[in-house]
Amino acid sequence: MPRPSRESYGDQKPPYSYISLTAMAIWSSPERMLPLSEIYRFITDRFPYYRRNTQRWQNSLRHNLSFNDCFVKVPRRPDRPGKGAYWTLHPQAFDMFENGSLLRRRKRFKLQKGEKDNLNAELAALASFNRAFLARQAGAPPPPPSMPSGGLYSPPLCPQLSPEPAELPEPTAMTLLPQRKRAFTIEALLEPDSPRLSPSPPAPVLMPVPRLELSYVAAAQRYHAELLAAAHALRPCYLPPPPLPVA
DNA sequence: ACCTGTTTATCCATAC
DNA sequence: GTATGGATAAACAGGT
Repeated sequence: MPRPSRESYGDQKPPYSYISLTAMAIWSSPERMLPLSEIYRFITDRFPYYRRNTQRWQNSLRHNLSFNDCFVKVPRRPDRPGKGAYWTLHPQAFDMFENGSLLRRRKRFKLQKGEKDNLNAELAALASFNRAFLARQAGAPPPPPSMPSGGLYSPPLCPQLSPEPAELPEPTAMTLLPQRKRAFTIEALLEPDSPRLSPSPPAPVLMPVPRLELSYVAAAQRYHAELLAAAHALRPCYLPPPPLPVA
């Protein structure tokens, strides 16, 4: 069987699952997070096969995003309005493909109940924070954002009051470094012609990229730091509410 | 209206 | 053979 063309596999279906394709798209972005439309675009730009039957595969892709814990939906920043949220990869999901197959993972990445609850609480808090931010921008009184203690928005968060202007939140599910060795690398994924990626027989997708996890964390932290900076620019020390001056 | 996101169900392929 | 993962379809809700 002739080898597929280097970049796109032509009209052949690429040997990647939707999870792989989505991970590639996310990892190809500078911030390691993309809105759905950009994920679509990455895939159709790179793989002509997916320029047809878009309804079918896009439905599948959305299903995968929602269904798999490895994908995390991050609310949009209030200063970046648009349709849909951003999608990123859970930092603990890096070794999903460590058996080398991009079609079938060794094991589905599944968060434990508590982990999932924590993450959802933080993301809900982020969304709530964004709503409050927008409400304030619109001149309406902001609803009290529900911030879980120990979450992303626990004090000290005011950049002005912190010794470091860009002081970052406590480590959370979103910002913790993965503990184990990672084998799922975007550099490897983005090399479709690499021999180590040939799906049959499965070869390990091992290409050491030591700073990869740090890149992810840096992007996530930058995102949150920028969000807080934006909130701060609007009203200093938005969180927590400033104490009323004692008369 | 269209897009985004969630959920359920079913079928098939692959791993164990 | 069974369990699990992936692809697909479809219904539905909510947002822009």
